[in-house]
Amino acid sequence: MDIDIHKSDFNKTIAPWIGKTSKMLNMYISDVFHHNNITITKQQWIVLKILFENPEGIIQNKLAFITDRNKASLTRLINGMERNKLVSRIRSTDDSRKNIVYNTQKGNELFLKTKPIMLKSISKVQAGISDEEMNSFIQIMSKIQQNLLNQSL
Amino acid sequence: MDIDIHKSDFNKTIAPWIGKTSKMLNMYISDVFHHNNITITKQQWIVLKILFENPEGIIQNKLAFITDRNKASLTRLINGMERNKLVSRIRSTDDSRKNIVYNTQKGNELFLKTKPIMLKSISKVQAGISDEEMNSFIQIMSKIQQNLLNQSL
DNA sequence: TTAACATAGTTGCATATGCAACTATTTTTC
DNA sequence: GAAAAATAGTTGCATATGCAACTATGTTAA
Repeated sequence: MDIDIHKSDFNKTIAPWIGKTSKMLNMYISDVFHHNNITITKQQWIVLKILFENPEGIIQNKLAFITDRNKASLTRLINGMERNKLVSRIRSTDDSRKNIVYNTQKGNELFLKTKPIMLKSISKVQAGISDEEMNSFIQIMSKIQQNLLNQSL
Repeated sequence: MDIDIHKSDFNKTIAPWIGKTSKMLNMYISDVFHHNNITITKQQWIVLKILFENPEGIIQNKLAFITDRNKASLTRLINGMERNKLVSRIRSTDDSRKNIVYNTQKGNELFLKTKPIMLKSISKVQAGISDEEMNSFIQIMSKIQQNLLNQSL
């Protein structure tokens, strides 16, 4: 690997760091799941987590918002999870346009099983990062997110 | 949106920040391209950039490594770009297993057209972030990446 | 030199995702 | 109250991506 990937005007930018780290993180989580014989994806895990914390269920639209994806993508994510009996959809009696999504018992059990694994993995990822650094990091990320929101052309 | 998404043990973690910011960044870039009538994706843009900086061409395998994707994914990315005449593949005469990928003239022209747009966009995203913060940010990201590499189970 | 191994690339199969168009239902407006 | 507008969800079509199996080619070792 002798290619110089740094000869450009894009040197002092942080954007590439974010994308790459995000990708590495995703693959790491995927690895962790695989090595623990857990056959869900990170995306599905996040849904399990949110539904676990909201046993009264969440309307699909809200779930899409919370999980930062559009409703089409959420529909398909939930399709897969429903197929695997991790969640169930129930049409709202108040407003029959709405679907309320719940974890099944299997979903909650799986979440509880994975929770300590995830906590441990996350702490490994954050090893050696001080509280101060953590706060600084979050502050910068917030700024970036704010800039991005302000840009929404 | 009155759902408390923070009632969990995963409060003080930075991982979610990375994923969300990365996603927002991707969508922003996609928006920018769209509003400038540029019909490539961010992934394709990165390939254009790297190939622009390496006019002698790059072997697919290396390109996959540099762009942080596996060779299968790279194959398809290049397929699409070749279809759109942005890059071309040439089988290596030294080792006929290898494909060397180049930007076409169209590819280089498109890169040059998009470059100032990207520089401007990136600077907007980084607005209000001091050099000090920038360095701190990169340092933390490096730590995380190092942790992730060390974890490769 | 030939068999075993290694490397480069492609393809099948899976998930995830966005946009735009669509259906169904509810709310608003006139 | 009926037409128009808004909202919730699904689907078609597109891209991107990983893993594992596969083909083709090149290298190594017996």
